[in-house]
Amino acid sequence: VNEVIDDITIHWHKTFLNFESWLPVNSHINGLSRNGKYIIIELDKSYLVIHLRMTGQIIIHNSNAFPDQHLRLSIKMKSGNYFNFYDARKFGRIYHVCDPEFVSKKVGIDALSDNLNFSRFYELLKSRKKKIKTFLMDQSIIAGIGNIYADESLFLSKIHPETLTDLISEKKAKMLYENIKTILKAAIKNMGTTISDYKTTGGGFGGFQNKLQVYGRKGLPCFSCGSEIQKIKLNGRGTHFCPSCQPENRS
DNA sequence: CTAATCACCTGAAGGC
DNA sequence: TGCCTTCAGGTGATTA
Repeated sequence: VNEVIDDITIHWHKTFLNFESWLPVNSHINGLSRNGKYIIIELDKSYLVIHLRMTGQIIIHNSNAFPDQHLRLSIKMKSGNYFNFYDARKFGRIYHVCDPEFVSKKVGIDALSDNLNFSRFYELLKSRKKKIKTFLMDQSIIAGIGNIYADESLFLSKIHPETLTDLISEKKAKMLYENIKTILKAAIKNMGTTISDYKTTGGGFGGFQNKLQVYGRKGLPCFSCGSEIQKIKLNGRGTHFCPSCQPENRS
């Protein structure tokens, strides 16, 4: 915040979706926010909206001496600092838009929003019938819960990932609601989860990978009961759970 | 409407 | 060592 953009260099064209006919050079960075998995940089007349997808990294350098083969976009600031976007798999996106509602039109309510109280959560949960993990992963309903945090939240709540939403009791739903908030806040406090690529803006690793209870622990003993953690495929995504702590269809 | 599958990409890891 | 397959923090388009 308070930096001024001097120049933007695009190294991989598909990373940058410029919905405007101009580049925000000479613009101030007035604020930063987040909605779901989108990072929003507030400029003078527009916004840069960033989604890291699988392997995106935002790293701030005080010189541009660190370009590597995965550098996709670089913003040079008047101060001499560089905002670099690296992305091995090229899935990440940076949008340049003027519409302040650009992100909120795409996603549902942010999981950590104060407006998502329990009654609203429960209402959403009961508004459609689908597997609970599918529900949690649907960014158009509740935004910000990814594959790792969905598995972790369900484990803490002792809910099987394939449980249908209409079979979840109000008591279980309350636990899940609280655990989602707890997990997300803890992950943020620990600076994120570095499985392989995630880096903080300083270039460091996150810390939450050391606190995971089920994600990536296939075949290892459950920390709570000692049973072997199972891994299944759900909606094409690896899904980890403890068959003993999270029995099927029990609410 | 939902669910399943593929497409987008690269690199690491495992099997043989 | 080397080749081939599978898998990965996600989403969006297409198909069923």
